[in-house]
Amino acid sequence: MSTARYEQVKEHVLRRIASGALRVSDRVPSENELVSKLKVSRMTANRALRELAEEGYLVRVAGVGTFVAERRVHAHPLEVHNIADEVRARGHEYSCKVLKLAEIEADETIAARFGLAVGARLFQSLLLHYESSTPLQLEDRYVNALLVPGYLKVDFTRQTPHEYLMHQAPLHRAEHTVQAIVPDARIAKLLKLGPSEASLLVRRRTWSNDKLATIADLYYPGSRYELSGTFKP
Amino acid sequence: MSTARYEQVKEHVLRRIASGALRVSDRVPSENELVSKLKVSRMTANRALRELAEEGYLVRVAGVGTFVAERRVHAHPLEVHNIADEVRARGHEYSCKVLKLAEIEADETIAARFGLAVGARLFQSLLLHYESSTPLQLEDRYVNALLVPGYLKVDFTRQTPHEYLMHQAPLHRAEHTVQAIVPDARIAKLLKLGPSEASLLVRRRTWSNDKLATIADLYYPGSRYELSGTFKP
DNA sequence: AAGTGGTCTAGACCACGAA
DNA sequence: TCGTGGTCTAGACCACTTG
Repeated sequence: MSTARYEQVKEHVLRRIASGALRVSDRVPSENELVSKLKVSRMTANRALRELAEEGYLVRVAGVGTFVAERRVHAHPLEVHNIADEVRARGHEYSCKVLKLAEIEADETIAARFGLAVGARLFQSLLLHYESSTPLQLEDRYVNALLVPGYLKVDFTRQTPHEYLMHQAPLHRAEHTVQAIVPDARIAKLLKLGPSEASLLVRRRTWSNDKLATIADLYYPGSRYELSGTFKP
Repeated sequence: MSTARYEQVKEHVLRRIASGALRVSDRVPSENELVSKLKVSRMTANRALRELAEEGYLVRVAGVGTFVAERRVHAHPLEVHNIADEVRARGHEYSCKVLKLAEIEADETIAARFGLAVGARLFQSLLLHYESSTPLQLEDRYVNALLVPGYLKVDFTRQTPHEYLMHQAPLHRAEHTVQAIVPDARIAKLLKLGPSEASLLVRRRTWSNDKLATIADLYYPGSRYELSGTFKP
């Protein structure tokens, strides 16, 4: 089984952009040119260019041509970022306090979210991430002990879970939900929230090799954090 | 100019889901069945079903069939969707109440967000979108009167702003921020929120032809709405 | 064996924009 | 007028699942 032809065409165009052969606003080979150069049918060339345009890499104008799109300005808010990099990119000091780091057995709730049996071995970490001495994110994370056996030995004041996990179990898929909640007293205290301040809760599940590697509940102070992003159709 | 055939097929399937004729996990007509019933080619049926699957409405399994997807999670937070389609795809009834629809002059705040002069002509709509008689989204929208002159004449109980604007000023770029807030009393009442319930605020700015066409503040009940997204590296 | 989705082709017609 | 993207068709081959 080989890759689909339209995927090969997509990769061909992306490589030409990556190599610098095609730059922003350059004209990309037309469908007919791809037909003769790459020996594919026009429907195949069309699907390749259409999907690249949907994904934001190209801009197509009927009657004119296809062009390399401008680079997407901002990162997608639901991409998996390293919070330490984010903070430092804003020119602030990053630090982290480890509130909990332990092996646990999955109770019913966690087992259901993980799709594992009750009593399965898990590691849990509860970390508070600071931006220049202000709490920015409370991270409550559960990790599949079988996939990431060394998790308990990590010094999370020196290395974020993101950095460690990217090495141990590179993610293949991530799923997020975003909710607004009024946090309970414990969370409000940790995040130094005012009495009637909301919190943004991002629940993330991350898969590695089709196995659920980690679940993270990320709490942000509603007043001090915004997810943002740009979308091009 | 008529709508593309594959779009008609997509709408046909979405309508059958909306009407309840197709429920979650039901089998959707196969490509070959659509070919004979709707008199389209298989490539056209394929594109329709493939795109609906990409958009999360359907799940396809090679060798087995196409099925209505579970939709407990909601739209991708940073894509611009039609809320009526979303609600109907979940098999619920969509309705909309128009709370305000008027021409206004930009005050300082709005003028700054729009990048226009104070006193510029704008249209404002305040709409409450319902999912089966439960408020799902409060939409406070400002529209550039020069770009969309007919906005005040639209019957938003029959057509969402999304549907109308996609025709009048197709979006080229959208920018979002997502926040958690504790809403004021007016918003809480409209969304039928409990006393200590948070709200998700999505602020969206949409450009058409490099001109800022519309600004929308979208309020969701924190307890009844989740934004979700899947990320593949 | 029959049906499904996944893909690919060669050819076609259209509206549009540029020369 | 010519090239472009946008769409559509009829038919084909494949791998896979299910009865």
